[in-house]
Amino acid sequence: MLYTKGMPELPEVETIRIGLAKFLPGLVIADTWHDWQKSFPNAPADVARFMVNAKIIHVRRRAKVLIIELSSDYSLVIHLKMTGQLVFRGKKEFGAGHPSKSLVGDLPDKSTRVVLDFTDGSKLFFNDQRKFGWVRLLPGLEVPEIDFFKKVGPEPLEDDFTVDKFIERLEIRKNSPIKVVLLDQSVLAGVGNIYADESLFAAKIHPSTSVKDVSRLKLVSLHKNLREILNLSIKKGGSTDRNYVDAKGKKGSYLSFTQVFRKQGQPCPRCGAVIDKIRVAGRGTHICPRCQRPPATMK
DNA sequence: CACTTGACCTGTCCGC
DNA sequence: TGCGGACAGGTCAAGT
Repeated sequence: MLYTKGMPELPEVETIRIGLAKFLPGLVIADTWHDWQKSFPNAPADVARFMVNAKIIHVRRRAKVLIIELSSDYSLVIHLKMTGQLVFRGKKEFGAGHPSKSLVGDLPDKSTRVVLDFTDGSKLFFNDQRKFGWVRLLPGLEVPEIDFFKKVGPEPLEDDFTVDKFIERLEIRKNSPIKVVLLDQSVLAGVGNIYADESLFAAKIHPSTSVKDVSRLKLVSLHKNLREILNLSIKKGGSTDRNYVDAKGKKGSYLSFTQVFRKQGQPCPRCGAVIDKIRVAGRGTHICPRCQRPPATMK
């Protein structure tokens, strides 16, 4: 395969949700299969009772998590983590030599962990090379009660996510480096490494700066840029760094729009300085050393 | 409580 | 060509 790894963040998960929402509602689950218990830990008896013969009602997203609501009042909750993919194939897309434009080849393949078979012959494949992701069947009423949802922060693209709300959330961890805070899902939902680096570059903030040391003007810029970047990426179908694909197995194009992410060694599009790759809180971090000046407390 | 490290996994890439 | 190790990076758990 030419593609390798991926990292679904809010725009990628939202792109998958949009795709699945076109295909899944109305389909009835006929059978399920999995090859890795941790990818789908539910007891077979519950699967038989609440999943088989259930109809898909709706596909939702919260943070980086997908929620597929079933007619049984149970939901499938899915976290793709780093390398998870959800690829839908209609019945006609299985024949040998089918001219699929999908980046993913014949399915199932060696990274397929879970398969849902629908009564019309279509299938949904959950692929996950690294086995970090998972699918869980839960009573719909219990979904908001899982630990992750109880503590996850607000959605940054909601209309009511104002500058003041953004700053209020960031100040929960005002002494921490701002990149660490952006990545903290309990502060706000859905931001991962790509969009943290891109939005901090756009707002000209060094990722190691403590929240309390970033001017209000720059936080206003960060709020605006983060939302614009997330929206643009959704419009472009997400970022395919390595193995992210949408519900039809196609790549997103946003990565060709990134300014600094994976651009180390190349000139900054704004000032021409050479983009650097550093580590912040143990994560690969891309900056323009001229546009994003380090805080005074650093050398 | 805040912060860091390790665990979960597989595959790629780089240097020797 | 093979082999060890770093790296990829979302989240939770455990340790400091």
